[in-house]
Amino acid sequence: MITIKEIAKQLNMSTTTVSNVIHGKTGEVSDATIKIVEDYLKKVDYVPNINARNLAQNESKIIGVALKARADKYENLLMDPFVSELIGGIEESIRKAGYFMMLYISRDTDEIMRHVSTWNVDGLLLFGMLNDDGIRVSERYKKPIVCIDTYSIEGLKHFINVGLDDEKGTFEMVNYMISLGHKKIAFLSDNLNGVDYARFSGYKRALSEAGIEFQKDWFLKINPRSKEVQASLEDICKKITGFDAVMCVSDLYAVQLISSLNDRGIRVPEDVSVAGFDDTLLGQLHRPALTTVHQDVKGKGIVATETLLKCIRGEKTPKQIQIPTKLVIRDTVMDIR
Amino acid sequence: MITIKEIAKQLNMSTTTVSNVIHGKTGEVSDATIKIVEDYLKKVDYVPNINARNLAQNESKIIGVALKARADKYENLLMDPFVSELIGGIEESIRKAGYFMMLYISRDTDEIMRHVSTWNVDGLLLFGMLNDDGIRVSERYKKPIVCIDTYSIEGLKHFINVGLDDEKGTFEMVNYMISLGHKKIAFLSDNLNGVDYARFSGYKRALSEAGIEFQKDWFLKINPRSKEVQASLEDICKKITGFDAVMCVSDLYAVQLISSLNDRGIRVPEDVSVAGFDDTLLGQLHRPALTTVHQDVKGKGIVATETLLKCIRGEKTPKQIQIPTKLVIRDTVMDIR
DNA sequence: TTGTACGCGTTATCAA
DNA sequence: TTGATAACGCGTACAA
Repeated sequence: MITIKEIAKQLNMSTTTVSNVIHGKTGEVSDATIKIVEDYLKKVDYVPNINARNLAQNESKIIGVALKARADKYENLLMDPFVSELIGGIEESIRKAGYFMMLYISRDTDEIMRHVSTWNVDGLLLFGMLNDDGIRVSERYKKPIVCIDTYSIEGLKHFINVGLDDEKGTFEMVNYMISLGHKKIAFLSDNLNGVDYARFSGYKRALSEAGIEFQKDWFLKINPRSKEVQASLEDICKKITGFDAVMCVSDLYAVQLISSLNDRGIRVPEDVSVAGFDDTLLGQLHRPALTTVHQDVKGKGIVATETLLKCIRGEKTPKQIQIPTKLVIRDTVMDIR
Repeated sequence: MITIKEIAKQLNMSTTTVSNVIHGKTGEVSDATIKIVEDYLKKVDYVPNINARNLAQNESKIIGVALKARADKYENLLMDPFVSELIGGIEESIRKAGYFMMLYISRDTDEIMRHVSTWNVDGLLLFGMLNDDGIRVSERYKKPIVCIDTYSIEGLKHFINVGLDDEKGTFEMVNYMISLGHKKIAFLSDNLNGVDYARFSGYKRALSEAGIEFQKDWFLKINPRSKEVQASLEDICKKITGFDAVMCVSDLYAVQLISSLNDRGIRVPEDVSVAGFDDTLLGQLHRPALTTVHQDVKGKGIVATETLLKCIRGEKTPKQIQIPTKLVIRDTVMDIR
């Protein structure tokens, strides 16, 4: 790799001049030398060393994308269609803005922060944080952070968050189910924190406003670990009889559930109705097509990135951004009135 | 961010000593000072500046992951379940090896190479290259490269490639179809280069060995562009009558096809059989479950990364690595004998 | 056992 | 209009 210094030597001029030409600070340089330098740069195919540039300028043009993984979702995080669509949006907008993307997955907030400071990233996109994680982060780290889908009582004050009105999303869907005559409606999720809790709340509110009393065992817990998911689906399938419908916290779980039910001869939506959340490729291609709560996942990634870039540029941005949600009525919730 | 220099000043010692302690070159330092330094490092939460380190050592600990996109597959590359599973495997093994992953998507080989040299990455993982691309790359770039799923007549000499026996995979599947009585078998793909060509060849060989003559219009071309995919599926569905079965080049296309057929009242496998390739989550969750050619996609990413790391360490590796392929018989190919 | 000094490639300041 | 040189933070050869 050729360096500025070397070029300067070959051309019998100073590194300053070469550097100036490279950066188009052309007011300071004579036309003749500009041409000479530019031609030479092309000829030797000069590529700057970003490490040196970063060191000198104390910026990196890197956006760190950190996915905080829970133990039970670690192994296959990127396989989740929601996550990969999100990353797709993020990658695209980072690249288009002339930045670079460094992807990092970890269970450990401290590890993430060390990574971020060691590379001196210009900004951080954070996905998968829960409550207290956030607080620890904000204390140590001065560069802009934008969270995606983070609920955090304390964090609200510290962070910019790009999210959804998750509560409303499930509220509307469960309302819709109720309007079609469903009463005993289960909620399927792998936990009840953060986003899942918000969706759970919407589900419960819809029930209570319809005068249906939520029972403790209406919460169906799935275990996402690849080795245990089948067993936990088996359990759930056994419990399914007697439910009119299941509100799933994600399309992925909805489709997994429907497949398992099918395999046991339980038909969706004839025997039980199922709804998802996210409107992911998985549900779109499934037949019967999945009734679900739509969100623009890719767009969410793009908005998050663009908000972060604004912060980096020092522009003002709103603290809380909510992407709209929309019911997508397809074929897995049946009218049983 | 605190620097070694600063620490040395605070502690009244030289930067060398601090640096030595950091790197565990403890033979040279007295136990007393080791302790002092270590305690202080922890206290101030020292994080090295990787840019400076890279500059001094001329290495980066970065593995560049470059996805070469075709124009028509650009927008949603990461949404393809195959790609995201692959990236999942790559990310995991890069992280576990203590390296960092820089993801880069581009249509332009030169752009990829510029990116790679500007960041001085220690090695490059390349996916989606076709024929002539490869040659241009190898000339400019001296660091190790491992390709994934690349077929290239010239490239074979230059590169390490991790791939599949694609030809055999479709050959076996089409053979299986024929053994169940299928004769008029179509092949669905978006192009006929590289991997797709190899799979196409296997398909044709199975036909010819069974004495079935391939007709030109048995090749069904799908357009993956999100705006045009529906229209192209519509076309394909019209042509489907008369075919016994369709061999699809990927699970994604197989599932898309089946959904479209369903929507038009054509049942799979009763009216037409369909097989996929990859054994991706999409086909596993689909009902009827997809008959497909299995490959360990995540494992492929891991093998590719590990091979690259070997190269970086200067170890010998085989030039061509082939992951095994396996028929997965599920429910979308029917016995019509 | 510890310290000094230099090089890595770039940018920026200031002088010529 | 151009050039010398310091600075960025780290690692290391070599000196003490």
